[in-house]
Amino acid sequence: MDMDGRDAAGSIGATKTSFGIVEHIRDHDASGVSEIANDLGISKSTAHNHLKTLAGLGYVVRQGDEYALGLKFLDLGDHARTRHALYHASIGEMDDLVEAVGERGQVMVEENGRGVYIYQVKSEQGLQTDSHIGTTVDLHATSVGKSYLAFCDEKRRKEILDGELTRLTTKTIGDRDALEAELATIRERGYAFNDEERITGMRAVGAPILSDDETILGAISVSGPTTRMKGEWYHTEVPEMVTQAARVIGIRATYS
Amino acid sequence: MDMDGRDAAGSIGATKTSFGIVEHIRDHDASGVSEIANDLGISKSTAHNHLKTLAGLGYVVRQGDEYALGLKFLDLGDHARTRHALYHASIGEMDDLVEAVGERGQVMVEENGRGVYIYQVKSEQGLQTDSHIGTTVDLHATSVGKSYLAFCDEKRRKEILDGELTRLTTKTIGDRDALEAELATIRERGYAFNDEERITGMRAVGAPILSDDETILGAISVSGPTTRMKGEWYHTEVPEMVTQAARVIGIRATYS
DNA sequence: CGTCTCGTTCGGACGGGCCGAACGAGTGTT
DNA sequence: AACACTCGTTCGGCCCGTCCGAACGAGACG
Repeated sequence: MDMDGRDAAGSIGATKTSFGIVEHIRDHDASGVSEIANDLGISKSTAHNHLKTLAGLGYVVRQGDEYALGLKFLDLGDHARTRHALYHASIGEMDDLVEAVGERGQVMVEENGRGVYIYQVKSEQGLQTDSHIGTTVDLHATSVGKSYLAFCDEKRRKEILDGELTRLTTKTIGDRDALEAELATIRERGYAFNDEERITGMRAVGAPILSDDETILGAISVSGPTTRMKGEWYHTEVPEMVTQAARVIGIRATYS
Repeated sequence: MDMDGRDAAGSIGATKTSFGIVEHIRDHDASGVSEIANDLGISKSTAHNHLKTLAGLGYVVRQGDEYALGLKFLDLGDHARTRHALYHASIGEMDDLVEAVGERGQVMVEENGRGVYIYQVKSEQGLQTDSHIGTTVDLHATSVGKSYLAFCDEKRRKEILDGELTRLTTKTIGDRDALEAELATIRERGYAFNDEERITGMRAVGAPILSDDETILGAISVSGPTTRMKGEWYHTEVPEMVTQAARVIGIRATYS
């Protein structure tokens, strides 16, 4: 519980400002100089200089009097996820899984104690999605996250869970002991459920991706509304398909 | 010392350094402090401070004694391309096109005088690809780029073409007048060919995406080896499919 | 024509980022 | 076991780069 001691010595303020500007633009789709200066509490001239620099580097682009994110980030993002063997390994297999189940599917890896979706496959039923590539989610409130936690080494799990278990819905597991019990169950049977623990009305089935039965690479899941995800289908058939896909992906990730 | 001359006034050096480091990591998959300091001509301590800052922000992650790109860039990249209506409009349609043609397909937009692939669909024949999401290409040496140049407004075309027309293969159109003539042809018939002008052995067929017959949003293409892309198929049938898809995408991009 | 607000430029001041040297930890060699 | 080399990290100090506020020019609106 260190209180934000990240203002450590030797920290580059200008870099923080630049990325603050970038994130502001991301959250607003496009921003102008004054707006950024106000929101970030910096002077207009400073904001201007940063934007000019970022534009020169190609990371932001001007559109009239506003700035938007440049596509150079697309390249960086692609490299970031290409590092993960899990990404390549899951592409074809996830598409098949989603087709078989008929619900949305996603691939997650962990970074800084949170889950990040690195691949997502939409299903036929074009459900408006709140999550997209690059979205980060709480590990304890998702089937992918719980799958990950159940199978990562204990040390890492402690580190991650020592944070707060935010309650996102009434069904979110906010109690540490209850979560550990749930993880034990998941570890035993090999897959995880998510019953409206992150979004009311949504269920999911997830499974971990293990490389050579030692290290965990991430997790996959399929998710859909409670109206369709129910009964034997939800409790037995889907888990079977998900774990099967996870096994294949794990093998493909190991040998590539 | 370093008289780049490119040092515009009011430019933030620390930001340039930070992104220089990020790009170094991108190009090497992962880098250490000393390696970065050497390659960028900065001191170890400076490199260290930048990396510490970037890690604190979540844009790079430590793996042992090296740093790799963080998945936060994935989120930024996704936002950058989500801005383009062309992205959403082309997703389903491009998949259908690729399936029909049986060759790789890509969607391009222009940024800073270069073409950037914002979407790519692989074909059955898993041809190892040099290009990926976020790749930038010369506009004059690709079917997408030529389609774009042929249909963008004249002012913008002049600006872009006043640069050098780099010859990438023996067939690249390196002469300005020859290129203008080619663009006139493309403008007339509505689609573009690329006959080994960027990569020897590769051909492509591209077409522009116009929103409401006024502004150009980008271009699409399908590409494959000369062994398969030939004859009537290449010269007539594929262009028909590509232009048809382009028309549909243009309409979908306009009304969304 | 006045009065907003926008982005841009300028000069000055202060603090922050830069470097080089020294430290500590890890690795492989003799 | 001790060496020599590497790595990443820390520390101190100098100087430049970065920040701010004020002023300027360009549009938009009434």
